[in-house]
Amino acid sequence: MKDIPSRYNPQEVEKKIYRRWQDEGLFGAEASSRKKPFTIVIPPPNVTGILHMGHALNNTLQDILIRWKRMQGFASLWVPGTDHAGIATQNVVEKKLATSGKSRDDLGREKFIDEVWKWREEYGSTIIEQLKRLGSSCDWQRTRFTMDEGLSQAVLEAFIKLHKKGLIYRGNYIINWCPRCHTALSDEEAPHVDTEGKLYYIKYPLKEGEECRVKGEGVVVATTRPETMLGDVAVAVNPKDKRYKKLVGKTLILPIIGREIEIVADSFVDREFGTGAVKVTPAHDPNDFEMGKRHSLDPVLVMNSDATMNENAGAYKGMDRFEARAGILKELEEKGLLVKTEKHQHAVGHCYRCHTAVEPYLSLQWFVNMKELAKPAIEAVKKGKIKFTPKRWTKVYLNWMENIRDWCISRQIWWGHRIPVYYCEICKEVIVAKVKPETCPECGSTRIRQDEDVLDTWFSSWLWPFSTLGWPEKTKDLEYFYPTDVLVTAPEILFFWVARMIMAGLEFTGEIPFSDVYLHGTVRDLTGKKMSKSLGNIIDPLDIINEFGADALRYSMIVITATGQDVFLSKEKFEIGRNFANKIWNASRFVLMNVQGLALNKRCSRLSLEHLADEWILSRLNRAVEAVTKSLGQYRFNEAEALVYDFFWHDFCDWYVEMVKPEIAGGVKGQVLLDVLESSLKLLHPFMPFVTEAVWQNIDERHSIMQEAWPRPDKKLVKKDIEERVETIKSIIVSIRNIRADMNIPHSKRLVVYLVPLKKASEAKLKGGIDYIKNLARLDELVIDKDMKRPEACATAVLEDFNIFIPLKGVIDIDAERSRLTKKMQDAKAQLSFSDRRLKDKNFTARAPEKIVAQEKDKAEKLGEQITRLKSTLNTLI
RNA sequence: GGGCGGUUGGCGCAGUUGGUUAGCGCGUCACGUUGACAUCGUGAAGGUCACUGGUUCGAGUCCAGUACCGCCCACCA
Repeated sequence: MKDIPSRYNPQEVEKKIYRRWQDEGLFGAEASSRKKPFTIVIPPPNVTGILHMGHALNNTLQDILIRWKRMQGFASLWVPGTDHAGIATQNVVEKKLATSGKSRDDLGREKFIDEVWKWREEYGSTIIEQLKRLGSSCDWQRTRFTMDEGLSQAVLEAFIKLHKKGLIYRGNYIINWCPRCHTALSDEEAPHVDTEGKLYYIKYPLKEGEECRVKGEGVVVATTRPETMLGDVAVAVNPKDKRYKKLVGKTLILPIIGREIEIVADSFVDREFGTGAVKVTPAHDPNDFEMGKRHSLDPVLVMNSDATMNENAGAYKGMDRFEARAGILKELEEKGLLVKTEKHQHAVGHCYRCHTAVEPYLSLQWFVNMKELAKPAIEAVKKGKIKFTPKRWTKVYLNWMENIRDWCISRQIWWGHRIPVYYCEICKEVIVAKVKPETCPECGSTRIRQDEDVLDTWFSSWLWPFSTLGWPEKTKDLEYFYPTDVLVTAPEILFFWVARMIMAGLEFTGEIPFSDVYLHGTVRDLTGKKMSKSLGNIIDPLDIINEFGADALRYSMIVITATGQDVFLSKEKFEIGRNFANKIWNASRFVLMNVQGLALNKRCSRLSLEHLADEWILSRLNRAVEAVTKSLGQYRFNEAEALVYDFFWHDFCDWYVEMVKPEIAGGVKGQVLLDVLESSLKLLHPFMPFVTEAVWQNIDERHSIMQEAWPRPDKKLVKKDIEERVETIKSIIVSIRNIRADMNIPHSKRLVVYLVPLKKASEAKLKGGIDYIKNLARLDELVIDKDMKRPEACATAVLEDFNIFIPLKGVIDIDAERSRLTKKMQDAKAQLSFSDRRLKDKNFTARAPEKIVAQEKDKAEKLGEQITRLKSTLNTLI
């Protein structure tokens, strides 16, 4: 034991310990188990991902729950895996190809997909390895990937089922189009960003011969995207708008293009905004699309899929959308049709992958009708079958679900689950099937081609809780581990993922996918910005693990994260965890050096408790066990950590170990010391798995601490009276230490302390504690005397139960001390009067910076307080 | 436009159903190296709990409103 180093060195032990856990198969859980199941599925990180602090927080929380439940005797299963992240991964591989001057079109679809798989083989397990560094106790045997065979089957099954039910349809609608990624996006994938734009007022002249009363000879419309005017098919005004009443039905000439367009009345138009007249562009705006339908106007598409202008754009054909915008504005200005330009703040959708401004764009896409699916998912939450923590997210969820819109699920990319729809090129029959049919069931033709599009990545993720357990097969795993227990994730993907999983679970398995959703906060830097690569404010978890250790990362991260609150991180915060790990290490080292040969795992309650300290620490321990367990059950992780920390550091190390040290020095082996250490290690293990295991190996090298049972509180050992007695003793010790510090009493001097009991019951409170007082306050003699009168030159303290007298004659040189204090007081007074003079000096107060003046005031105030204190101390010396 | 979160000692934050003296970590100051730990120990200083009003015997905690900071959602061109 003596060769245990005095510093905990995480780098030395972590990998070794992790390997041992894995080798012994301690992370696995079996469906045949007689235990109760406890299941969590990991929010699958993107296969392109590298571990960031958000992952660190998310996975630490899950690991805490999984390890805790495992120790509690559950078949605790944590299913890991990664997400194929369609667009993100395709972008990464395309970028890589670009470095060798190639595009995906150069390779063609099949070869490109091969490249992506190669990329995945090479880099796809990066994040998995990083999760292991964190200590995550996932059942790695079950690692899944959203594109693997089983999950692909689940995707097909889900698509076909929904299609059969009529909940999947294909149609021409306005969707969010990312011109850079070249694909449609769902509404959730195109978050609005406030953008400083411009509002252009453009005059559309009336057709010759048409009568006009508005500003000469035309109608002025306002738009933020002038280039789309080329696709205008009408101008709309509010039917109640008197200004335009007579113009409804008249014809305008669309500038540049020269198309004749009608003025229509539509109550959608807001009379207050702009000029009250709106250009109608059904192919490039969702509202206009609806209006176009209402007025039977055919859309005119003016852009290609890469946001260049198409053949309908006349002279602007081939230009990029922004280039065309500039050109069109110039032309309008030249023709005197650009009436004015205003600054305009508006929200513009941006691609969540590449941040390009999306283009509302008319195209043929696949959709899921969500209204039906939402109903039971709303019910499940309303009825409390699924609970959100913190509760406030319930409302956010319900609000979104109650206003849910159809989900655009087709993507015009190559990496992903290809849509299982086939078209007969002869008779145009549409066939939905798991595998490509040989012949067309209608006409028998063999000319059959598959839909080119792939499904939204989230179409596979929404099946994750059950597809990873084998669905659509009826597996044992599915039966045993599903529904899962808790989903731990960030609120950012509440709509993307959580809500959709609930819908999918209820639709496809008839059950809720999980009963609890714990939503943790977002990791931000100290200025409140979200940590992200582009902002360059990243703290890399692996750097922290390398420098401070995984336990330090885990502990610090959790203890500073209040339930559901955002986390503001800086590197220094990890010192908390590092210091604590070291404290655990050293306290254990001390215990182990002194308890050799004692029995392990003895039940504390069976021991004869002869010592006050033993009874006390067991009372505190059992209180802590109960509180920590309760907090974990409520997902109050930071509270649970703070509780173990306080117990271990303050109760156990600061007081208990110090109380029993003299006995140990006298050769007494501390069974309770060892027992409490063991229980503490178990309580700490879910939070700090590595250091607790490292210590445990010194206690019992044959078994992992992971196999130990989570402590149960023994209420019989919680003793309020004992705790109160020790509180009294502690307060006496603290008072004496206070005086010692105040009076500068050297430890070398013989110190006698008199305790004068103030109440009848006071003396009894000292029972069994006198030695603790003598040792911890480092006294030579303790006299208890209820008739004691205050001696001369004596320091005093008054407590609830006792007066404390400490005669100072012979202990300190009273005269010297008095003159030291007097001198100190004089110094303080001198400084104060200097300060006062300065503050009264108008030259100073008027000219010095405010900050300096404030500092001076502060200083003066503090000096005043110091003088008061010195005075009272001097009084005790009389 | 709608919804949500935050405001507590110099800094970063806890504070569960309203209940004695409002806690913790860092930082500051003083002392300390007695064989677990200086990644430590002992002690000290430091707070009108954003503001206004209300409910209550009692409010950091509940209610109403105000201010500032932040987030999410939203098809006014």
